Amino acid sequence: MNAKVTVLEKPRSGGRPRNEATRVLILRTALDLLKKESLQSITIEAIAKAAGVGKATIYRWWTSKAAIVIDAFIEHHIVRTPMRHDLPAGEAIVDHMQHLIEQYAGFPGQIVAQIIGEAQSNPTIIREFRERFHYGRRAVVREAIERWRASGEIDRDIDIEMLMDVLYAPIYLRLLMGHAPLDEKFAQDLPAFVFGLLKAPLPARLKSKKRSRSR
Amino acid sequence: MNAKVTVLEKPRSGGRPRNEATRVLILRTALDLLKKESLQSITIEAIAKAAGVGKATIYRWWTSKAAIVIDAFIEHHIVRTPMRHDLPAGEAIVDHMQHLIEQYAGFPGQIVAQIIGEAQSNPTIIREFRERFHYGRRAVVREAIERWRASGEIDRDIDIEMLMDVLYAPIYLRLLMGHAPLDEKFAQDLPAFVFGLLKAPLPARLKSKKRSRSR
Amino acid sequence: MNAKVTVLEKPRSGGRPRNEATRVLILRTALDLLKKESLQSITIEAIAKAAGVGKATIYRWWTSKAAIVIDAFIEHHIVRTPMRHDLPAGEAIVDHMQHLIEQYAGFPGQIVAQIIGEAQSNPTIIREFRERFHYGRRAVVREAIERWRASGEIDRDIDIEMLMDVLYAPIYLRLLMGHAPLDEKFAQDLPAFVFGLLKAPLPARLKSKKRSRSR
Amino acid sequence: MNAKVTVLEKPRSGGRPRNEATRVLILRTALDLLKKESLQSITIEAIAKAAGVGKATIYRWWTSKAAIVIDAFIEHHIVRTPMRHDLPAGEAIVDHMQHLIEQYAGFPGQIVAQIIGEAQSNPTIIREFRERFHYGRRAVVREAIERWRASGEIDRDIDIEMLMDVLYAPIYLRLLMGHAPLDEKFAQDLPAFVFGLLKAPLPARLKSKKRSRSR
DNA sequence: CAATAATCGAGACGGTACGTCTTGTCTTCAC
DNA sequence: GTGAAGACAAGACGTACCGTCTCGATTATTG
Repeated sequence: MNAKVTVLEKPRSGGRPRNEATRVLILRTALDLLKKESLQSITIEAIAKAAGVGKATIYRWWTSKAAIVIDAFIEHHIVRTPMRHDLPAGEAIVDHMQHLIEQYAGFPGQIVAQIIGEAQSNPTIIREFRERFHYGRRAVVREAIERWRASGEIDRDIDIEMLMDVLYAPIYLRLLMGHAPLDEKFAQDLPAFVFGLLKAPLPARLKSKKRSRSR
Repeated sequence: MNAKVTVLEKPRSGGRPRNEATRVLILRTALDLLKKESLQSITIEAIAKAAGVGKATIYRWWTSKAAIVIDAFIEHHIVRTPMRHDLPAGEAIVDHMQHLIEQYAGFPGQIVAQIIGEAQSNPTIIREFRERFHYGRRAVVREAIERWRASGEIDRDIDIEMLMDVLYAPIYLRLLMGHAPLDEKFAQDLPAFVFGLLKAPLPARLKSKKRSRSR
Repeated sequence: MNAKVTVLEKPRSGGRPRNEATRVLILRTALDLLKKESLQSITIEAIAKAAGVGKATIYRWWTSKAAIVIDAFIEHHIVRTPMRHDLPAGEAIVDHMQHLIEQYAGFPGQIVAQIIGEAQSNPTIIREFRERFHYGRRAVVREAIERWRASGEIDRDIDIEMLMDVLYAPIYLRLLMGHAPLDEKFAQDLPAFVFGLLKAPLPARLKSKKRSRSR
Repeated sequence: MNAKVTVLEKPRSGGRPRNEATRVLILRTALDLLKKESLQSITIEAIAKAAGVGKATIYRWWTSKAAIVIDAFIEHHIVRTPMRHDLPAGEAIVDHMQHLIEQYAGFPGQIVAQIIGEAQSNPTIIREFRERFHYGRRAVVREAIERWRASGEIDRDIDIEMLMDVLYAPIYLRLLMGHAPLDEKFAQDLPAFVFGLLKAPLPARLKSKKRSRSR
């Protein structure tokens, strides 16, 4: 998104160096404001005021408020959904999906929704978000699915990209459309449903509950 | 979305009646502007000016520009994706998905993306959009899936809501995230993939091409 | 001010006749509103609403809110400052001035000030006000001064118009500039001052108090 | 009128300093517009546009368009009616009155009338106008009258404030009521009339013409 | 006594301006 | 040379009125 230097770099020459504390302060302030209102309703002026920072300081380093939020989101590692390598692939994926749903039910989901929303009117933002967040997550999931496929629990010929979308897109749809909650039940039912279709062995955590049959 | 009267009604008593032509003109103008720029960058002032209408006339009948666009979207029946009742359920669903993907690749997709984007900062909008558009479509799809299930081509115990999300959510994810195109190939691969998982008989239109195996 | 028919007239042919009660109601409502706020801040819409009358009804009969107020002002005979013919001219004039000051210290003064204020941006209004109010009052005063002159109490060669301005203009200046109050003391001092300059005999009501010497 | 800083001041700390050129430009533009239309019909938007200035810049420094005009009026020293100290008091006063009448017959009179008119609906404005303009002029005249009184040409016991009103109020009445012109004849007759009443020696410039006897 | 004609309340309409807010740039001073 | 403060041009916000208009309903006079 940024020709501008978003992350800290060494200053190429003399002069007062960029104040790291200021940078972090702005990121934190942006997230704080996002807890109370939508990204669209937040203004750069408000961020500057709340952070006790000049507007120019923000404009010097970021191109838009969405860019700030993306930085803050990534920097503060807000979505904590590791893909576990110590578990069998199938179990790791279920674990990952469940953590993601739980995360997206809260503030990180709010942030992701706001960014995607804002991005619909700004190609630069959506591109930045894809490159700095979404592609990374896909890579992690892709690797897990490949491991899973190698284990023989699922069909060797499976279309990985399609499977990824089938597994994760419903989470994003609920996040953005809000037609149904990102709750505990969903965290059980969604993996169970897809694993069932795949004829893959159900991890223990999914067996405990009976498979739901209807909405 | 609207306590306000969005559709034309008979005035209960005195007063100059609402001008239907004006209403339609505003809807059309809003869509025209949306062809050129994002919903966020469109201003109500611009709509009023382009339509040759007073701003008050717009504010009298709509609460936001998103509300106008939802009205316009629904009124002009821009998404023309009928669920065919003359086809076997499985075929009807594939037909429907393919038309939807084709539509969403174009202007209607642009509109839907803009509405969902704007809606992330306005709960009223997302609710209105769900109630006036999304729930209706789900109902149509739900009915088709029930017909399909009754035909015995798919498992009687299938979770219909989950199946719906698995079938359609990937379309919305591509629309909103833009990580991959809503193209001809996707229109083949997505139904083929899910039908494959379901062990459901592939409609003729999907057999012609070989099932893709990887991205 | 009005090509329009301001006072009730007989309709030249058929048709529903003008409603006299409505006319009076509008005038009264306008004055009521003027008690609370300035003429400039009053809107025709507010008058219509407060009177329970359609806007068109007002526009049919008056060209501006100032026109309404002038009508109301004249109609309700709000300034009650008769020139007494049963008194000697000098006394009648003092009586008249004192009543005028007393009146202008209250609501009628408020109205006159508002009309003159509004009139500064509307030549039609000031003309109408002159013709329907100010010239009439001048004529009455002029006649009294002529009577006074005939009595021999003042110089036969006196410039009547100038004397009129010298007597009355200070009242209007205080009304409009507000640099000093239109109070009891002023009602004594002003006539006493001018009568002193004229070497005219002081009426009894002015003798009671000693002539003030300075402010 | 202004809690706001109307005249240029040094900023107490950081921040871009106020642009003096912009301030002057706004004042000039306001007067320019006033040459063509009434103060009431002028809009702040029009001033901003004509001056090529943002509306916020105007609102930052002035509270109303009347406040701008008062500033402009005072700043540009538009009414040039000095009280001459090199002349005998009586002559200086006549000189002053005649210049004032001449001025008020033109654009400065137009401005003063507009301000007083607008002020009738805005107590803040009339107060500001009194304090920043009217009281100053009264002080100058008062001093001259005191000098005159000291010279022995007029009665030692004269009420100065009353005399001031008697001398000047007729000018304001003509300005605001427009019942008679502020012309050359008036500039002769008004001082001649009052000087006559005062039995004060007529300055040479008034002797040249015969005293008018009636209108 | 129906037809005609004007009035009335209500309120939609195209406009315009309001005063506020935000944007992104800029210009100063303090460090 | 960074950074806080804040002025600045631009222009959209949502509201309020403007003066006009279009309704249905009403109320006289005229044919």
